[in-house]
Order: sequence, then C-alpha cells, then structure tokens
Amino acid sequence: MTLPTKLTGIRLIAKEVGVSTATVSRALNEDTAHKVKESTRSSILELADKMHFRLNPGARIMQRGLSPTIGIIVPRKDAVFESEFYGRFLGGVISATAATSWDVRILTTGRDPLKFVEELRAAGRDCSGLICLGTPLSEGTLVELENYRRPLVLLKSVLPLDYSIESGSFHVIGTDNFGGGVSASRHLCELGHRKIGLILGPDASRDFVERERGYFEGLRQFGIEIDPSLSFRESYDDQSGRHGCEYFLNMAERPTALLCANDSLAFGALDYAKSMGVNCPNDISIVGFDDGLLANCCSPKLTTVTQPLAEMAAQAVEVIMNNIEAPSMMSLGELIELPTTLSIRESSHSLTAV
Amino acid sequence: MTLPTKLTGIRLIAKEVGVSTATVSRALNEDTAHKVKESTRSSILELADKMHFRLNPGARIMQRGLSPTIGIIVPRKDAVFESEFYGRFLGGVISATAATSWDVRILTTGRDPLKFVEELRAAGRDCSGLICLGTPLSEGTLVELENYRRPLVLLKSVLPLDYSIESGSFHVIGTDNFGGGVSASRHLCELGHRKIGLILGPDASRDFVERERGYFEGLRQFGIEIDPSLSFRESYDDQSGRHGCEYFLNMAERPTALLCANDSLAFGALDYAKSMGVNCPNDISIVGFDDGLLANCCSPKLTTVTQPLAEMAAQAVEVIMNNIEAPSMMSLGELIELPTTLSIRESSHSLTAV
DNA sequence: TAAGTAAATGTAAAGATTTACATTAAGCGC
DNA sequence: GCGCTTAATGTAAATCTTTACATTTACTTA
Repeated sequence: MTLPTKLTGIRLIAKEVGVSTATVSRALNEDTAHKVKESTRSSILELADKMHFRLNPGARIMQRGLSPTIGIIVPRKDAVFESEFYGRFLGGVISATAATSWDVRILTTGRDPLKFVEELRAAGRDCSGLICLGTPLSEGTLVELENYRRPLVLLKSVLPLDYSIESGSFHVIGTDNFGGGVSASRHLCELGHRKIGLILGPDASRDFVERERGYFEGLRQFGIEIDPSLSFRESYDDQSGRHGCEYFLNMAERPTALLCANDSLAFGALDYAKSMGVNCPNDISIVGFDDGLLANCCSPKLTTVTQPLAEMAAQAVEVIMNNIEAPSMMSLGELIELPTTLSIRESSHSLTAV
Repeated sequence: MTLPTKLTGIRLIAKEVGVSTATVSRALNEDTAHKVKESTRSSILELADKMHFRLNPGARIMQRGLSPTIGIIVPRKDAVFESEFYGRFLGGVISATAATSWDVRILTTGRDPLKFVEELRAAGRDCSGLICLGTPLSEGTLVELENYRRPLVLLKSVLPLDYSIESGSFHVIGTDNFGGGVSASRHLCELGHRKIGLILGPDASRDFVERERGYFEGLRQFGIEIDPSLSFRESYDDQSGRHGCEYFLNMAERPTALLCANDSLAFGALDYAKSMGVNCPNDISIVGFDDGLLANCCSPKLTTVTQPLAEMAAQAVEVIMNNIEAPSMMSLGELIELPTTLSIRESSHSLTAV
C-alpha cells in the first residue's frame, strides 16, 4: 500500500523513472542535459512529455533567477502602434537585445492617469529596467517617479515642456530636435529661400517647441527676421498641414518654402498645394520632420529630418544594462540627445534655379 | 550576542520593524495592504525603500503563480519592425490584452534556423501561449512543432505554400488573400477594364500565390481569359513594381489597369507611370494589396485591399486565451481566415468614364 | 462586565526546483 | 585484482514568499 503522499512535478517523474530529482532536473534543462546518460534522459523526457509536464516557473526562477528583462511602458490606448514610431523604436530595442539573454516585455499603463506610477511599479515588478515612451508625464508624476529604484529611461518626448532634465534624476534619451530644426531651416536658406512659412505643432509638446526654436535659430543665422504672420499653428496631423498650406498660399506675398514640424503636416501641405495646382518643389519647397516610411515613398519624396530611432533604442537599452549592476541612484539627470540628419530629397529646391 | 544567521529579504525587514513576515508581505503587496495598520505599513515601506528591497520574484511567483503571458515570436533580424506589419499586428495584440491581466512578451528566434523549435521552446518556457509570425516555417519544423504542448497560433503567412492546414494540428490565422484578390480584380472588371496587367509577388510565398489565384478567379468570373503575357513576376518591392509597370507600358497594346500583389509593388508602378507621364488613374488604374499607412497618404490615394490586422491579432489572442485552460491537443488544424475589404480610393477609375 | 465583533497581527506550512557536495559505478592500464 | 580517473547519479540544503488558520487586541453593546 503506497502512501497517499501527493507527489508532484519533478518528484513524481523521478519516482516513476526510478531516479533522483536531481537527475530529472538535469535531464530537463538544456544546459545540464549532458550530465545525464542518454538513455536515462530519454526515458525522463518521454514521461515528462506524456504527462504534459512543465517545470514550475516559480521554483525554477527561485533557483536560477529571472532572466533580465527590459520593460517597455506604452499607453494602453488602442491606437499606440498606429504610429510607426513605436514599431520602429521597439524594433530597435529588439535588435539591441537580440544577441543577449535579455527579454523584452511590453507593459501598458493608462487605467488611471493619476496612478501612473503605481501602475508602472506593478507592471514593472519583474523587469530589470524600464523604458518609458508615449505617455506624457506630468511634473507631479515625475516627482513620484524620482524614487523609483530601478534603471529607468525616459524618452524626452514624454517630459513636460519646461521640465529641467538636469535637476531631475532620470536618464533621458531623445532626438536633437533643436539641431534638426536648425539644419532644416538652414537648408532652405542655403537654397536661397528668404520667405519661409512655418507650419508648427502644438506648443504644449516638447518636441515641437524644440523644433520650432531650431527653425528660428536657423533663420536668425541667415539674418532673417522672425515674422509672426509666417508661423501657422494648429494641430499635428495632415489636416492641419492642409490648413497651414492654405493659409500661406492665400497670402498676398506667398512664402517660397514651408517648414513643417513633422512629416504628417508636410504631407498635408504637399497634398493641398498639389490640389491647388501649386507644384512642389518647383513653385514651393516643403520640408518635413521625422523621416517616417512615407517620406521616401511619396512623390515628390520628402526632404525631412531623420531621427535615429534605432540608435535611440540601442542607447536606451545600453543605459539600462549599464545601470543594472550599479544603479547610480540619485545621480543627476542625464540627457542623451542623438543627432539628426537632414535627408535631402525631392521636395526642396533651389529658389534661384527655378 | 546575536546569532550570525543571515536574515534576508522580508524576514530581515520583519525583524527590524518588529513584526512578522506575514505582515511585511501584506504591507508590500498592493492588494493586501489594506489589512495592515497604516502606521505599520509605512514603517515597513520606509525601511524597504531604504534597503532598496525588492521581493524575490521567484518566491513570489511560486506562491502567486506567473501572470499569464502571450509570447510573440519574431525573427531576430534587425529589420523586423521596418515593415509596419509587425507594429500594427503587435498593436492589435496589445490592445486585445490591455484590459486583461495578460502580459505580452517579445521573443526572438533565429540564432540557428535548424533549431527553431528548440529556441522557441526555450524562449517560450514561461509563456502561456505563443503567436508565431514572420519566420517562414519549413515542413520539417512544422512536424517538430506538432507536439508542442501549448497554445500556439501560427500566422498563415509563415506556412509553406502547399502545407495542408487541415491535416496539421495548428491554429492558423490569416487574411483571406484569395477573397481579397477576387474583390480587387472584380473591382477593375466592374469599372470596365478588360486588359489588366498583373504584377505578382514571388511564387514561393503563400500570401502572394493566394492573392494571385484570387485575381485569376475574379477575371474568370468576368469571362476574361488568362493571358500569360499579362503576368509579371519579379520580387515584392517597389523596384519590382517599377519594372512591372515598365514592362506593361512598353507593350504594343497596353493594359488599362494593373493589379499589384502588394502596396509596395503598386507604389513602384505608380511612380514609374508618373515618371513616364502616364497619369493614374486617368490613363491607367492601379490597385494594391495590404492597405498600409502609405496607401491613404500618397497621391493618388491607392485603391487597395485592406487586411484586418487588428482583428487578426485579437483573434489570435482569443484563441490562446480559450485554449489555455483546455489545450485542445491533437485537434485538427483550424484555419481562421479573416475577410478583407476593398478600399476604393483614387488610383482606380472607370474605363468608360475617361 | 461578559459577550460579541472587527481589526491587526502571528504561526507555520507549503510551494518545486536547483546545485554543491558526496557517493557509486564503470573503464582502464598494469 | 588494484589503484586511478571519469561518468552517472544521489542526498539534502537552500531558495523566500504567500496565505490559511489561529490568536491577540481593541471596541461596542447589552
């Protein structure tokens, strides 16, 4: 009469096959399998398979530890991945971790905007480090987040406009929007344009404002005075681009070029111009910002500022990996700003050459 | 003299604060925190914070179990997320799981194509179910995969061309390429086109071949004979689209419309036509397949077949959730084919109306 | 003040694996 | 057949939390 002791898992297999749990464990793990005689191993595997047996992850993790994990915090709104931005950034994270043993996990927040930090803590419990993108963070949230004791990388675009990165304690990664803006406006100036219309984005957005400042700086460098009537601001989508273009085309003295604070605005502008029979680049030059997939496909191909998304992702991953051992807590805020490049394509043309 | 017993974790905190481990545990978990007196809790939290204490995930998981997880298997090639396909599908998975307690994890494979199943087993160890996309699977791999005892959803596009889904034991989800092809070709026929050029994709790809068959069927329904000279096949990118368009425009008797097996081909064709001064849709109609982001932005906006990526993702998630409790093993293969819709935009025009 | 209730905390079992170290078995040269 | 080496396996400790159940404490109410 056997005792009714409920044998489970590995112990059951061990008894059934007639070996010790140690042997079963060794047989079941790839990296120790070679320590077990082949015939023993196959009996174990066979039985395990028949039983649909799976090692208890908890017990396993308790012994081996959790494989290091990068959590990516995205807002749970359904439309997140509509924008190619996320996909491309994520692709960068994946390829940066691909050769390592790091896992990538996607965490969503957004049940309650006020409880962001709480949600983040809960979701990120088993992650070694977190990258936060997409969710705009308020000052209050950032204060709460200050004492989150784990490697945390914030994309610059989630920060409030006037937030001082240096006085915080976050690792922040972003695009050099300002520099990109300068290069875009200088490009048009170099092509001879002097009357340049600006289709800007919402001035609550850090990215947009930085770009805007870059535009102004570039113009200033060419001695062009800032004319408020040459700035159009509405929203950030193609529809606003159309409106902006309409506004400028209706001016008595039309600008010869348009600087658009993102690609969507540029596409909208492009589209409206075309519909009005105004040819780009012959009649008007248009420059975007982002360099999404569309920029290189549409016609005319868009001159735009390229953001190094993959490098940003790689840097974010690196920061986390570097800080995992020695979480440099309470360090001063660090900003990594990656340079943009100007991708000159077909939508911008020399003014004099026309 | 205190014993040198090395107290760790929760026990140390318990001793330090002067409570039991049970209380510490309760204080440290959101969902049990209310059971602890507020003052007790805050001392515990304070100390835990000072110590940079983190609950041991293994021990925790051992008690609470692992939260259910969907693993998404993607090839580790860096370029994965270049294509918007992945991002959009992933977005679908995320929004389908957002309201639940399910986690989404991204798993990469591809170290050694021959060891795909092994990699998948290792990577998916802690996942409740897996969705496999992007990596083309050979017959051999599929046989190996047959006895993977966990919910597994395969995207149809990873299957070999002639693989019989019914005789396998996989859950397969895909687009009704055939139906989409039929609707696209019928659309052109209904517009009066009778001489239609086909720019097809590689005939090793399941998706492309299914679309192709759909095209033929649609033409057949309008009594149009299949003319091999009206099929052009090279690769699947815009460059091939240009070549295809070139081929057809050089014909003595040009087709009045082109069916392209994906959007990229269509964009290439569009671009070439434009460069030759052939106006779309006035001189030639062009129809794509995919309905990516670009299709609705370029000019003319592309008439194309829309794939319901988000629904596919949602279905995949549902299949996994349904099978997690009762993994219907060894069931017959099941194919869920989601219907496409034809998005009629600007690039297709009635022949007679011109 | 006894009895009853609710809140706060304590006790101790349970959870299943991995692995350092110990032991046994097997192979081999002499 | 002895001593040596290596392969295969066994023993048992270690891992740290959670939670059912028990107990104590603090109040309320009759």
